[in-house]
Amino acid sequence: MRGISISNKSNKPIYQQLFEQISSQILKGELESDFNLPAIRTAAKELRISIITVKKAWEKLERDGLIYSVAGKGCFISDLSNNELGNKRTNIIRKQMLKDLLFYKNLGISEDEIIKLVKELYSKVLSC
Amino acid sequence: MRGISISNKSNKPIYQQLFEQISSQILKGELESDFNLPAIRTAAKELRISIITVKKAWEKLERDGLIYSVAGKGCFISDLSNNELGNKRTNIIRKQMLKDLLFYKNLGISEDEIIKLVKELYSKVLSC
Amino acid sequence: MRGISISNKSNKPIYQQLFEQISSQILKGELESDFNLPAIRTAAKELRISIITVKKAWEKLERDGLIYSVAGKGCFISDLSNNELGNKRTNIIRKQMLKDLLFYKNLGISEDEIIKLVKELYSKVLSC
Amino acid sequence: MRGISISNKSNKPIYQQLFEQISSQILKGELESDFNLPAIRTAAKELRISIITVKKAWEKLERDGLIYSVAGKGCFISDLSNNELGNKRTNIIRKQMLKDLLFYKNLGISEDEIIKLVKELYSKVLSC
DNA sequence: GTGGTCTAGACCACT
DNA sequence: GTGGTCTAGACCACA
Repeated sequence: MRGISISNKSNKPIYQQLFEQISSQILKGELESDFNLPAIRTAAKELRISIITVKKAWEKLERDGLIYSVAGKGCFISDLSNNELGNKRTNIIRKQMLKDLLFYKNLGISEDEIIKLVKELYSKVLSC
Repeated sequence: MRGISISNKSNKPIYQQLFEQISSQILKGELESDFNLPAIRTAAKELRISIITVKKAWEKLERDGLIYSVAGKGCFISDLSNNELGNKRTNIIRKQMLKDLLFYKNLGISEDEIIKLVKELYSKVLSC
Repeated sequence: MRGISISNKSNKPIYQQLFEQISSQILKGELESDFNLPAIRTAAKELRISIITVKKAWEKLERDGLIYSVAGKGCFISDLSNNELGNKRTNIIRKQMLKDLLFYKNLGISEDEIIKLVKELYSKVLSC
Repeated sequence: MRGISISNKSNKPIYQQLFEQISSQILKGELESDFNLPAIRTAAKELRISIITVKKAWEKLERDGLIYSVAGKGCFISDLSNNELGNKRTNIIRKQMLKDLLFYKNLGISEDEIIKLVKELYSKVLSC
């Protein structure tokens, strides 16, 4: 479970944090296709969270077509072509961006103001 | 209650929707300072939600210093100087922007890509 | 109504603010005995508050023996000897001090710490 | 719920009493960080007050950063460094002290008089 | 009339 | 089990 960190103090539910971080890794191409995801029990133990919580995250990943599960064998990263990967990624991003822009627009912020802020703050954000 | 719309279907709690919309109106300077907010009971009736739910939103507004309430008289818009207003607004925006940029950065999106998307999508968003 | 200022934004009820300020003036000997308090209607008009609110403050002052009212003539400052004045003042102060010290003691603050703070902060307080 | 006592007769609202007593315990370092606060329902039952009233106190504690709550798991004491704890404590105390000193100054009491009273009365106060 | 507080009881998502 | 949200209905102090 490289690069996964769970925080109890976050407002986001744990299964959501797990889902977001793994799907982000997949979409960035950091996980090879047909590679094994850790077994639910293993992941739960390692991250010190409930099995049910891990299962919920895995289910969400499967529902989004990012992984597939084989009974008795485990879960695997889906074999997406670069095209499909790109599409999924783009969809997620655009959907989120529309939500974000709505928030800013409702506060009366102009396009220019937003771009200025992006330029100012982007480098200050520590991705994790 | 001009321009307030509540949706039961939203993921956001009702009190949060109410809080966001009113605080946005205040931060945009659409509501005069020291002017009356509708009485809790009136607002509740008008929006067809519980008194308690309205009160929760009002409490959040008061906690943020955007309104003040006087028992027996009502609730009023705080008289913030333009400076204070601007500061509050800026703080809220920057805080949100940092959160948003973290999300994009975690998906491996570059600064340029974000700006491109902002330019493409900003005009398509309908503020409300 | 010299030196009286009422704030809507205070947590204290208005009648309480009025009571405290007038009783403080009396206890400090700033108002001569047997002198007229302003008529309720006058005070209410001047301070732009409700007659009922003024009446409540006057009643509290009378209950504490600081003023007396004569039907048809008005309200007057009680004729307290210096002794009585001193006693009333001392009682009020000691009662308040015990309450305050309880608060500090419950936070684990020592006598020395309190005295240090009093020395540091006393001059910074603007009495009004 | 060690050392918590609620009085219906007090002028202070119940949730406020609860808030003050628990925050005092936290600020005094009597509760270990990341340790469980009792569940809302448990505390309510034990203290024989409404769940809502307990929740209100817990919310106030969370707003002040003294505890954090995790849905489905419970509420926990924030792990403040000694520095942060000290700062929070100092801020609360100074704020209260300024309020108290204003009261005394308005009655015309000198710094020396206050200190004399503190010395006389401090030991007579029973902290609880 | 107003807001402030307290109550009981319900449903939900999360663990 | 937990906390988060929403509900209806009550009493109080204040203006």
